[in-house]
Amino acid sequence: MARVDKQRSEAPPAPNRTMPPSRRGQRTRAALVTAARSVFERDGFLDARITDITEEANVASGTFYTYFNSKEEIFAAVVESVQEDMLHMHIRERVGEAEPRALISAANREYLRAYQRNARLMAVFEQVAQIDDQFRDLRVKRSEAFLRRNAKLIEELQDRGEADPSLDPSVAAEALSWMVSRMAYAVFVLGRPIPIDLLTETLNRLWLNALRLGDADS
Amino acid sequence: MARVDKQRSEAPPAPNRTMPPSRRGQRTRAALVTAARSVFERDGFLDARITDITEEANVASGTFYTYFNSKEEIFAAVVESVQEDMLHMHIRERVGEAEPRALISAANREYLRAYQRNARLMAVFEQVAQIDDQFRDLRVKRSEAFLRRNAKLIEELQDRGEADPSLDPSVAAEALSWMVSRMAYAVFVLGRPIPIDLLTETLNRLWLNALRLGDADS
Amino acid sequence: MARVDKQRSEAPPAPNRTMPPSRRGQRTRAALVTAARSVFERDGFLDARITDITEEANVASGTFYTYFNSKEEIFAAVVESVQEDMLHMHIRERVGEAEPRALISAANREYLRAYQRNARLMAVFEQVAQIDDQFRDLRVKRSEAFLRRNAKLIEELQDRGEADPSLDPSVAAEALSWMVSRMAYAVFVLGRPIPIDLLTETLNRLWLNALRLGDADS
Amino acid sequence: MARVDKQRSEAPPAPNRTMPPSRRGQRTRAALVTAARSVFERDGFLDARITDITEEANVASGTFYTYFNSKEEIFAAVVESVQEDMLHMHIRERVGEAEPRALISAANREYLRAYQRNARLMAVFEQVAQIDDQFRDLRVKRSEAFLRRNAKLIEELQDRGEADPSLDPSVAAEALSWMVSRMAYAVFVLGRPIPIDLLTETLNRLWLNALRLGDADS
DNA sequence: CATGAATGAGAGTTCATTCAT
DNA sequence: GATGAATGAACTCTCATTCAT
Repeated sequence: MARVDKQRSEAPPAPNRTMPPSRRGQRTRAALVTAARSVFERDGFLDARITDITEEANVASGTFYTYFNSKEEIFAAVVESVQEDMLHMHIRERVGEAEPRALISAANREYLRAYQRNARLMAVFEQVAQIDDQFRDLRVKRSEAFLRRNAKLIEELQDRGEADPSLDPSVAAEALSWMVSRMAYAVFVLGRPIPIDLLTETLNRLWLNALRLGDADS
Repeated sequence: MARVDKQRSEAPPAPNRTMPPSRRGQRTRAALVTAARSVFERDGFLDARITDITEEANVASGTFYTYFNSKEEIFAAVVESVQEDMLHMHIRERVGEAEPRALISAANREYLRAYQRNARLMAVFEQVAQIDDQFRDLRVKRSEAFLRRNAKLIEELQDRGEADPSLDPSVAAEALSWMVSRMAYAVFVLGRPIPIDLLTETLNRLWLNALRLGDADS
Repeated sequence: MARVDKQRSEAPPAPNRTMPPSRRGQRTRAALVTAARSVFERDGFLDARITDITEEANVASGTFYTYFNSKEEIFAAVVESVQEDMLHMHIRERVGEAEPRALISAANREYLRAYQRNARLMAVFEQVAQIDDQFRDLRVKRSEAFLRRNAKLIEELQDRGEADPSLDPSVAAEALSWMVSRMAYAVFVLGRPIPIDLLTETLNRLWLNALRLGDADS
Repeated sequence: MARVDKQRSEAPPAPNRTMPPSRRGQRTRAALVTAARSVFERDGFLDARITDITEEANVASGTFYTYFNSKEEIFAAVVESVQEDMLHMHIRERVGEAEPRALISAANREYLRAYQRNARLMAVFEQVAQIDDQFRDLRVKRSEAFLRRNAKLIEELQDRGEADPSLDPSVAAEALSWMVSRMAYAVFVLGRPIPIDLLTETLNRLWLNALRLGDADS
């Protein structure tokens, strides 16, 4: 069950990432990642200098390269460390075979909350995704599973006659997901002054309406 | 009917910008803007070097500073030069008092087409908006008028009993707009393989459904 | 009697300086010199840009080179134009065979007044003398005649038994002259807060004492 | 008796200056200062390029910025390193309550010798004082203590009836000091051909005469 | 004579990365 | 493993000077 390193494999001369993590080493590495997160959140990705990170972590500048080969690499580590919190999908598992409408609402709510909690870092993540192709791809890949699941859900609902059958499930899932994530960005990063409850409710309703899921109840 | 100057005025500490009316100057400036666009589209904002631009424009490096003070400034000029094409809103005017559903569909279609035409530059614009606060603000400001108009449209439809009255017009307008623009980004920039017609139709339907506009006809 | 150009002759490709000064040309040149003076006084020699001068003179930047080959050259012209005012020596002529003590006092007084009148420019002149060997030499040369005269005066007084015979006339003349000019600099340029009358009187007395000229009266 | 730190403190926005106590760092910094001195003496302040200094010191260009932020800053360090040698004033202490005339003569002699030893650097210092306000002020400040002491000495002599009572002590002290330092400049920097002994003796005599100190003996 | 756009050499400065200690 | 001084490539920006109009 042990997850081991599954980092990009196109870095032959990488002496790090594959070390027997000694006690001390573990601590140093962790300090760097923590420091990096706060530096990235403070300065953004571009303005963050490696020496800022090592300073914040109270280690010598050279130490950085014992654990990472570049700013991108430590950023990846930071992202990874926040991953669990952003893996909003597991609600699905959690909620189980719940009623679809409740399920969608719960997923949106969870997502928005997680986004809010990690807003600063999400802002940086957006920035990096615009700068670095690796991360752009990473983001795409990461959302794919999520999107597929949503598309399947929509398809099922269509089959059951509960959702607008004229919609392409896949495109609709993607569009509605983007809608939610962009609004989260607008509110939590750009500071659009929208109360979170209003935000959540409106997005939920738009989702349900868009699929014509709510037609029955209204 | 003579249109006089209706831009500038937002550049306080700029000794240039005062477009020299000399024939030659106009040509050089235009050459720089054109060159800049192609360099930005090729390399992105960050990797574009000023000398790349001057080289592409076949002028000496110093010439750049006769017209612009920074990469940001010439980028602004590039954006400005594409503005008209992206000002999709005037369809509204064009379409006049058309039927709301047709109007929305037309607006989306126009927007997507314009985005496609200028996809490369839009990609860069997204990038810059993540990097430079000035441009981030610019984008926000630019969309505000557009959003307000959409919100008002939704409100009117609600008043006429044609749209879901439980939606906050302003939030809904913003969410749906983001949905469209992000999908445009996903398809035309990230290369998501979605046929443009399917894209357009799905987005239209989602819009209309989301507002419960189509309920009557369907 | 017309003084003509006696500028450095090591500038073969100099198209200027030797032109039949047309009416218009005279005006333009004069405007440049005037502008240059005010720019030099405002910004100092180093920070003065040639375009500052042409702007101030309301001529195109290229016009500068119709009349001058360099910043140094126009500075020389500026200095020249102030020359008369600084040629304090003629008092000697004016005063004629006056009593030596009165003569010295008058010379000092005149010098200090002239310095005060042109303080800003003198400051720049000091600056340039530190930067440009040509001007350093110019200043040395310019003071030589003056010093020689003073030395001769001292020698005569010694011969007449009115001045300390143990002094080297030449060195003494130079030292005392520097004393006066440096104090002028300290007061009028550096802003040392010494009332001008006190300054004048003290310097006079120091001069006379130093030569033991005043011994008789005291 | 332990002397603790009594310089620094006038460099607010300097991240360097915090002399790293590392052995190697000390050596490199010292090499830079030494190199800087010779470059400044050779080329003057303005023509000295930072790369000239690093080249002369056999370090990479970037190394400069590990220790200094600007040419001005390293120049300050150079000046500081020559300071002791130029602190001619302590003779006063050394000579103690000596006879005033001897004291003045000794001070002048010491000053002239020190000036001669460091003539090249003094020339540059003069240059910089004309260019940079910081150094101009520094020089003024540095001489103030010295002048005050001389003024007090003159005052005491006046009280004892040994010096011309009609002189303003402060102005006289300043004038005579300038006289000496300018002559040092004229001889050791400009190369005025005056034998150093003649120079010293003449200046001494002028000083004493000017105060009418020597009246008794002659 | 005047114009002013174009030129381009050249210097300062940053900071990721290395490596001897 | 940790240190931090040293490295040096890379890029921006200025401004005196030229020259076609």
